[in-house]
Amino acid sequence: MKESKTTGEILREEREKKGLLLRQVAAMLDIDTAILSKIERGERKASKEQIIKLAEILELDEEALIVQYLSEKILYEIKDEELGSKALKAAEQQMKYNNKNNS
Amino acid sequence: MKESKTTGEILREEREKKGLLLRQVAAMLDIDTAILSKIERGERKASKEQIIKLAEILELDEEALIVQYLSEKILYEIKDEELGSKALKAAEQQMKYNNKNNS
DNA sequence: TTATATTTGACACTTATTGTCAAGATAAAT
DNA sequence: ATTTATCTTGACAATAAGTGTCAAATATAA
Repeated sequence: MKESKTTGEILREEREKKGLLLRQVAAMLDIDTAILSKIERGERKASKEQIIKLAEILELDEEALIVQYLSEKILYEIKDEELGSKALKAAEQQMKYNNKNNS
Repeated sequence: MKESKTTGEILREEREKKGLLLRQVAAMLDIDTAILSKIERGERKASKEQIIKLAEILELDEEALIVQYLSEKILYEIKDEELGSKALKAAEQQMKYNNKNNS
């Protein structure tokens, strides 16, 4: 079974691997400890700026983390939708089409 | 060249085909004419409830319209993102994975 | 226990969303 | 060309969602 981690889980794991405290990382992000705690547990979403800073602080691949973050954002958007899967496919098709015909 | 219409364009076309006025359709949706005008021109987004009502009023295929609407919502979310395409693919993978392992 | 770290929830502030309203622009019809 | 109906625009209001602080409660470690 392939593993699948949330952004929050990744962030927490890496922070702990580096022996950093919530307090310390939160300070670097210039936010309260409480928010980072919530981000790591998936109770709140990080902003893109925070994700970029976190990639740097935790020495994670920035592109991969952003993709993970955006993917989660997209899935959140359609989480209660029966037609979510179809909508995703339609969005991909649409995106391909737009790229082909970008003025 | 394949055609590609926005939700708004579809709604306007069908409304005009039926010879309905903005005023009339807006009344059925219980909103001001101004909002429907903006929805049709893509200046504002409709709510899901409005989309469902519009499918009924304009006798459009509800599922198709919802898929179109959600797809647009997803694309809006990543419209300024370089990694949007990768994020979409990641979201699809993630969704497949979740479906396989839904408890 | 005492100290340190994390979590929780109440609250405040800011930004987005969703709507109304009235005035302005467009188009059609005399 | 003036009237009449439709549609568009922008200013504003109300509400909802997002983003943060703070302090008290809980958990973890010494």
